[in-house]
Amino acid sequence: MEQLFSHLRKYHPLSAEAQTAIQNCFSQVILSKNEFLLTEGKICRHLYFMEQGALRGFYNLDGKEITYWFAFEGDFVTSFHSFTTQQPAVENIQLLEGSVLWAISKETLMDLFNRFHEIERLVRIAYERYYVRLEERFVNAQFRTAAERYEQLIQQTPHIIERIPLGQIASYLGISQETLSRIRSRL
Amino acid sequence: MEQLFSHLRKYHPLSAEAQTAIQNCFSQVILSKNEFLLTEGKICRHLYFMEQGALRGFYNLDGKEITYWFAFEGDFVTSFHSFTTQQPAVENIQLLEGSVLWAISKETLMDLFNRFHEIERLVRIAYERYYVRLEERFVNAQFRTAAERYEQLIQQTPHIIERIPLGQIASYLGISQETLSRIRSRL
DNA sequence: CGCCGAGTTGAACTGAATCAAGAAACGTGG
DNA sequence: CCACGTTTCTTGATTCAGTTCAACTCGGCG
Repeated sequence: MEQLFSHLRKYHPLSAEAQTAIQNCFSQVILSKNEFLLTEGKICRHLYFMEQGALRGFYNLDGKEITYWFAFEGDFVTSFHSFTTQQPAVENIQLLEGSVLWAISKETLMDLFNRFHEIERLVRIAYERYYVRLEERFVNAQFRTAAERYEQLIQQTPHIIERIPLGQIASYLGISQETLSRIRSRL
Repeated sequence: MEQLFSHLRKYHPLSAEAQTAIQNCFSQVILSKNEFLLTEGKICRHLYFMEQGALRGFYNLDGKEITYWFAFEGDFVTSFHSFTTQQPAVENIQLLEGSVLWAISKETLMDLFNRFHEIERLVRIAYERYYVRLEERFVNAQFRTAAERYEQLIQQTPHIIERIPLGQIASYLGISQETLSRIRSRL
């Protein structure tokens, strides 16, 4: 649990009372490789925090699995669209390694927001960071070549390359596995 | 000013006190076509709300202007990256029509957050909506063809097609103007 | 009238996808 | 500890969507 707090503090400091409340509201979830945290069509009712492990979000397009994000230690995890709107998810979230997560339901989180302005602030700040990251990924997807995106991946998130199979990395970069293999052989 | 409130209420209801505070903290800005709200290298110190008009965010890549978003009536406007981190902006924000905006500085907004939990909540909710939109755009950019993206643009944001020159729409969709022209002639 | 920006059209080119085959690595049970 | 199937990765040949460069059309407007 201390891991969770040390990550949360990176966004915004928390009072002892807020920490106690968080402690009482998150519950631990342990899952093994290949299990699903969420499947498409279901409503995502929880926000998770990853203490240990790895997972991916993907959806099906023309019979192919499109992996479009990964999460590792220290990341928040949820289907953002489904969690915030409470509409059915279009994507799946699947464990890539045996993992330890902390879960909180939407209602409990809203309750925490009502009781602690500072917790809602922390989440507001977290949103800002995640938004900026997504914006950067969007710009890369739309305006950079496959090779440029791969090189940026190596520099910014090398752990992805070490822990994730090539096919899923290719999908994440929006290119075919064959193309990624060729890009790699050229370096 | 009532326009501003009616848009803000779509995110979250506001008490009379909060509304009064907002009224005192936003100031009107009137700009004409082609003027700049922000240029690259500058730190974006304000959040804007567009009451009337249109503008675009773009940045320079290899000597070309890449337009990557538009704003119209009812939109929040800022360089998200620069405003939240207070780092120099990499993009420019330019008026496409004569426009009426409301501006608030970062410090004043933070002060409002401290005084009114409900205003920070409103912004938290606004972030959620903008995040979901960006996520959708990202998925389109990475995994859909040019024609698919254009068709989606027609359906979801037809006002863009009506008010924006073709070259900028093409840029927004991540394709060349020639390709967009051809796609269009096929419909 | 002639210029100018905005949009169109054509031809050649290219980055990346697809299809197909094979090689390497991996893990599981006998 | 080896054999087998499965998954992961590589390589080659072909195809295709979209780019680039270039020329041309069209509608305003000074």
